[in-house]
Amino acid sequence: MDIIDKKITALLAEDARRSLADIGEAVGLSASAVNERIRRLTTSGVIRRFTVDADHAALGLGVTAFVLVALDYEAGEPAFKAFVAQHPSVAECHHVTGGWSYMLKVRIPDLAALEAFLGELKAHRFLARSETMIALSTAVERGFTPAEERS
Amino acid sequence: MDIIDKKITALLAEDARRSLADIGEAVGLSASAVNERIRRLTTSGVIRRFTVDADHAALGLGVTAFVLVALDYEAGEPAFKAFVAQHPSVAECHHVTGGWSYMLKVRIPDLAALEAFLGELKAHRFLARSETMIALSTAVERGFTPAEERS
DNA sequence: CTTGAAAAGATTCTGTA
DNA sequence: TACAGAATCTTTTCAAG
Repeated sequence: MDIIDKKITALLAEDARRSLADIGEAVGLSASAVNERIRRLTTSGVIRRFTVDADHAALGLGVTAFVLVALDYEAGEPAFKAFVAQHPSVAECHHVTGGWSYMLKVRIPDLAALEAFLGELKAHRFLARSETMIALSTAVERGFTPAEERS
Repeated sequence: MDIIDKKITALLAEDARRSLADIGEAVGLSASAVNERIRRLTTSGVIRRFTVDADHAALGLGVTAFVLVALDYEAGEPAFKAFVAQHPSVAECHHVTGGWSYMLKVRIPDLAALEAFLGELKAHRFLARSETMIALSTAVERGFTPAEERS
């Protein structure tokens, strides 16, 4: 994981369809050397997957919401984690510091579906307390790290 | 934007390096028909970019935090938006409902850098009030929508 | 949209340091 | 072990129906 690996990863994050020759030119290596590095980055887990960044609204997921959860520990933390891992509406789940135990990012078709989702959480008795923030608009959403020299 | 376009987008989200022939077989089209659909999805903005999902910790961004912001409107909302759009540590910025005006997702090397980032927000007089939640661990983080039939 | 050919690109192999 | 360059093989792109 040297500076060249970071540069290659950044270039791919920006545009994963760049050719190996182009990337090679940018970092000063041959296409085959770049290919070998990408293979290693992928198998070592630095690159988790090649994917596309899609417009969720166009795919029918018009609502993004954040749900702050104070877990009811009677229901069990493992059960909660299993639930969110399997639930297709849960885009993210973070264990966080502060007054809340978990913070969920949810992508869902509409407000009715959001209400149904919160109903599911309640039905499973996961919630001691919760608070939902709906994203009215999104000013920034980057799946990648913009170019910046961090050595 | 029919069902086939959705399926193609989902397949690419899962693995953007699948060949056009493979995708074509999955959706019952020829490789060139799939190619043309992907071209249209890309130019129409449904697919925003081809990218890689990377391990941020391996790239030196070990800390993920969420900053809830009650904006000081004296500083100006446009200035705030411009600041977060340009700041490389800001992964997301959502305008949200509830007691806070904005919610930021920040990726940063360490806690010292997080403190410096909060200092920047203060120096620009953006904060009337704020609250920071640090992600201790992340149970789920999907940049894509898992397969599920939503018609 | 399909097929089939041409072009571009990815992968593998070999030699070198 | 890491690379460059060449050979091969795959994939994409283009033209025609």
